[in-house]
Amino acid sequence: MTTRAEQKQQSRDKILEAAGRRLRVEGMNGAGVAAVMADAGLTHGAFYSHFSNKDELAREALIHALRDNRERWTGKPQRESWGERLKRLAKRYLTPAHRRDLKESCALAALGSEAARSNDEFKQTYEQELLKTLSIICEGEFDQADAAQAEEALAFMSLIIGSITLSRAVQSKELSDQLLQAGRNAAEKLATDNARKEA
Amino acid sequence: MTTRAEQKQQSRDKILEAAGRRLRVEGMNGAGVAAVMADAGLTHGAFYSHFSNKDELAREALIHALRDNRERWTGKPQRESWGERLKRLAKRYLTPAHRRDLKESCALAALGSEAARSNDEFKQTYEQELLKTLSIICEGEFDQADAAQAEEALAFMSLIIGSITLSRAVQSKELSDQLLQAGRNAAEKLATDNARKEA
DNA sequence: GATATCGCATGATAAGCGTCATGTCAAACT
DNA sequence: AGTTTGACATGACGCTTATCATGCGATATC
Repeated sequence: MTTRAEQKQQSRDKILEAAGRRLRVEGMNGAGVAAVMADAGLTHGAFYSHFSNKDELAREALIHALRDNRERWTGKPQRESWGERLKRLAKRYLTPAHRRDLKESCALAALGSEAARSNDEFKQTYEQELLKTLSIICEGEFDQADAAQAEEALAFMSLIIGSITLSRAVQSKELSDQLLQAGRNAAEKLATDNARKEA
Repeated sequence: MTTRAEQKQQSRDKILEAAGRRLRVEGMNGAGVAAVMADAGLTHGAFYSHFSNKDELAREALIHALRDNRERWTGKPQRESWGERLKRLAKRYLTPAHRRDLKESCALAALGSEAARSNDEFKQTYEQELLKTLSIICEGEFDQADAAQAEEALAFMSLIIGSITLSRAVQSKELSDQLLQAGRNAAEKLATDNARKEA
């Protein structure tokens, strides 16, 4: 037997999942209340007993989407140098499958330029989620990473997010593939101290 | 005396400029017909004697916006190595002023993740404009650039577009500044053959 | 077992959108 | 000079949107 609170939580999860998909596939404007609720198997009227407005939904959906699949891009930490790590992460991230599967893609990339125009609350959430990812990349706290490593991690994120975004934005398969490969090959060049992460 | 054709061309230019600003500042959905026409000092009804629909406007506005300010980011070619060039370009592109001034910013960055979800016609235009920029970076035809240089130029574009996009998408000024700096410092690392572009 | 609670559906509202039909007036053509 | 053209304004259309008011029915509470 499911209690009422459990029912509500399940509904909320369904809404967040649907919103996450819509956000990534169709962008901030595609994640309309009616469409998301329909995807979740509910009607639009029920929305406001879960979220106070559409903006709040977008923030929560961003968090939810990244919690769900951040590990897919980071994988388990390996015994590897810093440069090897960046190379491994780029190879995982910059794939044709990731380029294609928007609905399960990295939300940071899928929403980049729209986040850049969003309100402060959304940017706050975006930043927070970006920092979580950086912490994992730096294997611990991003804040505590040394300055050089932190800067390289930021450049790495910029590179892979830019690469996958451009690879989706162009028309020809050839150029798109080249963009992915260029990102993969460039990643390890960003690491100056190749010996830091030996473990 | 201005002939009727000149009048129309002027109106068209005003519309394209207004659309370019709206596109970059508010995204594809912000460039609504009514808003753009009002910015151009016209009413919405006149729109359809200039463009057949909103999609066509978006494509034309993208071209117009980049023709207007591509040179601002590329500058005049210098006597410099390939690595020096990438460093110089990144320094020009990744500035607080560029981050702030969305309405005169690089449209390729401002529309990245939305272009990734656009229809084929828009992607075609986006690709074509990206290739024009790459040609300038490679000082001539991008197609004719050797494979290594072409790949590095693609990674470079991914890096700087990713950097400026992320720097706009985060909330804190500190992190935003770090993202710009990380991009600037990473750019020259992408050039493997530092001697190619000596002239 | 009666009552209160609340998640959800139905329906309405007001604002926004893209698009088109019609009218108008000045410029272009014959 | 008379006629045609076409850029633009006005206004309307059908559709979508976010948000809220109301009502129902099952669950929780006493």
